[in-house]
Amino acid sequence: MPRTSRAQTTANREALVRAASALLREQGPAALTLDAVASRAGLTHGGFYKQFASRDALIAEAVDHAAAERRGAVEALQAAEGRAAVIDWYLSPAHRDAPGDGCAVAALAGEAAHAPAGPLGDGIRSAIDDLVDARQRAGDDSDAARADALAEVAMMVGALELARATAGTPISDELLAAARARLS
Amino acid sequence: MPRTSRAQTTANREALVRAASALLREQGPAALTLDAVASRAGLTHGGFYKQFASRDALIAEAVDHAAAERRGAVEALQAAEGRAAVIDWYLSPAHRDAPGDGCAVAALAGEAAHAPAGPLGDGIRSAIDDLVDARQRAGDDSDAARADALAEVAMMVGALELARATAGTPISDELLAAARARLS
DNA sequence: TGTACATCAGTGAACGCGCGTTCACTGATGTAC
DNA sequence: TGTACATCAGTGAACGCGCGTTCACTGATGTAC
Repeated sequence: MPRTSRAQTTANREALVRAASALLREQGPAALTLDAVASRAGLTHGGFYKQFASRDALIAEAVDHAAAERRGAVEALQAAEGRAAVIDWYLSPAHRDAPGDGCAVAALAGEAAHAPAGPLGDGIRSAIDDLVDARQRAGDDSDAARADALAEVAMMVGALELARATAGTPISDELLAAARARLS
Repeated sequence: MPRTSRAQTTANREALVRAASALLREQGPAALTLDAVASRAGLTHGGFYKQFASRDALIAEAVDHAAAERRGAVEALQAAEGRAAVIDWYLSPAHRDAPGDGCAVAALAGEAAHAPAGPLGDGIRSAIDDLVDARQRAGDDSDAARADALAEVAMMVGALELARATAGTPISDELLAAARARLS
């Protein structure tokens, strides 16, 4: 049923980016086929190239979308409930179990490391910078404060990722709890 | 030039496992094609199914091989030079830049989390258990000692993985150094 | 405000390539005597 | 110890499927008047 209105066209494009962004974080880039993304967005795959230059272009945009959206949500949470609330959310079973709208770094750093020149690379590297900046206490840009932020981010990302790899076994909750105890 | 001697057959099988084990850690499972593995082992892909039931079977075996080999090397290092030397090695630029014979967990936890039922899952989960056990101080099995080990492993794995995702940019060395400072 | 026409987002089928898997064949190894 | 034969690991080609990409077509939207 072509042709779609301009508003619908824009909405469809956004739906594709959102679907790709969730699919990437939930199941990784290998699961991101054009069929899977399009049907998750309620479309067929045929019209894809009217909107994106390539699958890689969609992936790059989806990573940036994920990072920006998550960053906004974290800033809102921190403004409302403080720094400790961010840690509690980050290292919660709920975040572990809902990667689709969670931290893009924890979900995709592994794949990014294996294909640094691929479509994930730039987005994840810049999301890592943002994560570290966000954890660095405002107004203190000493070397010690930066080192604190770097170590904190490493533990947050590592604990969440290991908790996901072991989800369903007892060590998964233990990892989250141990990291939470160190960082709260 | 068939047929090969029994000794050669065994050597070829081991060469396939070693090639797969390095390739997996260096470039991830997506890069592990049968052609790539076979040619890295000096063979062609055609004879593959005389040795392994499937590509997945090779991958599962390669993960276990990687974990066992690395575990042995770490135990030797710890026995010879102590616990701090293990941290120094784990968080070194050398380890970051040589994933092929490095820690299987840091290299593969991301992909394992995205396909828990896939061929990486069991091997990585058991390697995570081993890592935590290895970091827990001998003779102290208190809850606090276990929590220390869990948090330590989370930071080690997270810092190494993020350092790999950002390799070539300044933050990569910073991440390793910050984590080393916290754990040494 | 209507009417006629051009545009173009989306459809569904088709194309091509890569890769896991299979297969007929080879010839040195291993075994039986 | 030597000889004849059977075995089977490895080769290279072929098969099939999945998936990224392309394409002819459609028909409601948007535009020109």
